[in-house]
Amino acid sequence: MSAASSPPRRPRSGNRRDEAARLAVLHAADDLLVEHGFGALTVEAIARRAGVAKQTIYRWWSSKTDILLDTLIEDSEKRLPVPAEEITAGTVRDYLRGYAHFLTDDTAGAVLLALLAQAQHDPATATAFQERYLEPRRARERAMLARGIATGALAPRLAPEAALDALIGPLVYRALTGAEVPGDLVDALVDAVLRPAAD
Amino acid sequence: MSAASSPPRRPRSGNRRDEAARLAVLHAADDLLVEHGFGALTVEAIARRAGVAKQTIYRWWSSKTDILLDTLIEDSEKRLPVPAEEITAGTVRDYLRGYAHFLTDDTAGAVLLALLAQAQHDPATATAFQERYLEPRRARERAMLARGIATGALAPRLAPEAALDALIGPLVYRALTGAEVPGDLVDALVDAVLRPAAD
Amino acid sequence: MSAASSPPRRPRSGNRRDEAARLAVLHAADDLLVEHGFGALTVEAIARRAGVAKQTIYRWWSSKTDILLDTLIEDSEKRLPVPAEEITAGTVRDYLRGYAHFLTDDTAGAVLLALLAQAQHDPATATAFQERYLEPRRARERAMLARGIATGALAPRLAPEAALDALIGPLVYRALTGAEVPGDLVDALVDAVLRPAAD
Amino acid sequence: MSAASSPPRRPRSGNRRDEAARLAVLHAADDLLVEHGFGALTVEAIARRAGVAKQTIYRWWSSKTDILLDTLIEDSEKRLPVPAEEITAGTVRDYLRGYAHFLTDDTAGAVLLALLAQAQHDPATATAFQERYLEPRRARERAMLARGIATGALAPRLAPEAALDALIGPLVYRALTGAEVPGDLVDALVDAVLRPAAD
DNA sequence: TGATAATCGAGACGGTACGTCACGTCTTGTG
DNA sequence: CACAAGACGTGACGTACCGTCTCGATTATCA
Repeated sequence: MSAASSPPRRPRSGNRRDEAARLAVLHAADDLLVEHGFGALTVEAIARRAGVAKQTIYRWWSSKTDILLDTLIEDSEKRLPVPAEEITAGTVRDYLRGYAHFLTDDTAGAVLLALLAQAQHDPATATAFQERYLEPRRARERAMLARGIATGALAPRLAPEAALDALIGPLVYRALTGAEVPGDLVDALVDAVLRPAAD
Repeated sequence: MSAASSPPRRPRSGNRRDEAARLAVLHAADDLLVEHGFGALTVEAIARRAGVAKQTIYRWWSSKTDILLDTLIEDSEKRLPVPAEEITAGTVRDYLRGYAHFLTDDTAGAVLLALLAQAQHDPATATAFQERYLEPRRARERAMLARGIATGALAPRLAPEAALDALIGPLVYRALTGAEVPGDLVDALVDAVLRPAAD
Repeated sequence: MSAASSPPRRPRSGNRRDEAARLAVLHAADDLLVEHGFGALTVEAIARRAGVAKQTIYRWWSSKTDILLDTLIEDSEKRLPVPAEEITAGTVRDYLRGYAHFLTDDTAGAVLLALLAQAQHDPATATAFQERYLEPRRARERAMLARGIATGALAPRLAPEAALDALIGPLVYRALTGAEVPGDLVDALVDAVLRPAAD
Repeated sequence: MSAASSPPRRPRSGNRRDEAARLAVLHAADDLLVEHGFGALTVEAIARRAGVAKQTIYRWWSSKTDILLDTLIEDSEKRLPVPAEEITAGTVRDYLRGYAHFLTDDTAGAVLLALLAQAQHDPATATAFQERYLEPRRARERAMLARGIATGALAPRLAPEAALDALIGPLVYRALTGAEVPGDLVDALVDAVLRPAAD
């Protein structure tokens, strides 16, 4: 189904998977989404743009959202890593500010919003998006929070899961409604929800 | 339940717009969305289900999301009114609990999420959704908050606009990610964001 | 059905038929055919152009070809009468030259060709065209020929009916295939088919 | 008889054009024209009858008349060849009798009349019909006549082009007006126009 | 002199077909 | 065997006209 989740295949004979074609598809999908919007993101357009046969796409991905999910996972891990050590109020604040920037100014943020949207329309996308993006990231965010609480840097007014929704929900909601997400908002949310120790 | 199914033949009413056809379309769109999801919501399916010609739909609505917007506006005004007088912490809490219920258990909530999603894919939907649903409701919510602050019932930690996003964003985000929205979460958000006086 | 063929209706009361509307429709149909071709000749376009309601057309004509037939009958009786008295080789030759001119250079000729064409596609048009245009004219043409034979002006090589087809058929065929119909051709046909006495 | 109905499933043949689909379309168009007339000849009906996708038709033909033209060309070359050698008065007479039969009793004749009709309504059809059917056939007919004159078998009263119109025009005209085309007529025309030597 | 009855412009309505687009599947031929 | 190429059946798109219908406003005739 998805290339990113599978271990490298070891075919018994014949040609191996063409890495150049794989990258061309991912980039074509990304570019088309950013340049012309989700409406113009068709498998045929991706194939045309990537200079690839349609069948090559269907051989490796189950749908166009499957392609987007691959790009989102690769990009978000590079450009918006969840802080893993030395959690202070500052690192959390920076992560959330990064998230806000990611949502509104990064092409990968557009992919995230498109997938979140498409998940409302298509259960298969919903499941894959949940399992391959949301849940793994949420696990790392939970760990981040727990570490911050353990060190006394954070003292949330809400239970951990609720706290994460209280912090991230408003950012995503504003991005979805086309509003900007100012740094002030992030700071105010952190203060209200996490009651951080001075950092 | 669709209007077209109850009487075998809708009386045609001549020159003026046919109100029965209008209702049949709105109900058909609603029903199809709930029963088979946004993917099955095509103009042709709506027309078929409503017992109406496709052209009759295009005469009055510019797209299927335009139909959904009509149903959302009518339904949300009936089933989720913004409290207008005597604002206490309780009325706000109830409104938000109602919002949570609306999002997860009401067919009109499904319409809201579908429109919010489609707005990510289509600028025209985004504009219409913003102007005809989000902004009018937000204006009334702002007024609600202002009244609560004036009477001393509410003392938000955040500026009004930010406070509304901090309250509603998490509810919508959880609904979008398929999670339930428990009453606890609403209460905790109200406490954290609005610092209500005892009510 | 058709206004031209029915006796004028005598309703006991109410408005009489609007003559201005009748003429507007006939002219609109004629103009549209000549300006934009049969493809653009729709009932809606005629109504629009004539400034008339669609229902007014359907009240008096059964189809758009019925309208064309009315214009053809009125125009062809005025502009291409069948010679009735004093038949010489010259009058026949002139009639056929007139027919050629009618077919290629008169707007009513375009109507004739359009109806002959539409008769191939629609049996109702075929019947009406036959009964209201072709047959009456052919009867008068037969009479013309008979008179010419009686006076010795004409001595056809073919039986009368066949002679008429041999004379008119080539003219119509050339018009249908987009060719011009030169006077020479008419003269040669008359010579070959009718063996006229010197006139 | 339609090709699509004999085997339950046509074998799909991949990258190249599907010959079975091509034939199924040609036969379906022919059948529909003969059985239900030009009015029932819609692209959708052809596709339905041929068991073929509408898009497959549009991929290879520009319109339904383009399909008819293909069938006409194939059929008329098989069933009404223009005599090429040994031209006598008899071969010409037989060709014209064959033409008469083709026009009134052959399904391909119905196609010819439909195309000649449609050419009056649509310039694109007119051009294609002229260039792909009429002109090539006329060229061969001209050659036939020239050969007959050269051998002294024929001594036309009219110039060659005019003679052909004088011979074929009446046949086509009678077919168009729903009349039969008797053999006598053909003989009389040949005698009057071509003044044949005894054959 | 009204009441009656037919006409008229306007246009909504249920339909059918249009020609286009993208879907996902399949087959061919090349490296 | 992967891959470029692309034909195929499927089905929705948004548009144009079809012929029927109902409105409300004019007129003319006749009681």
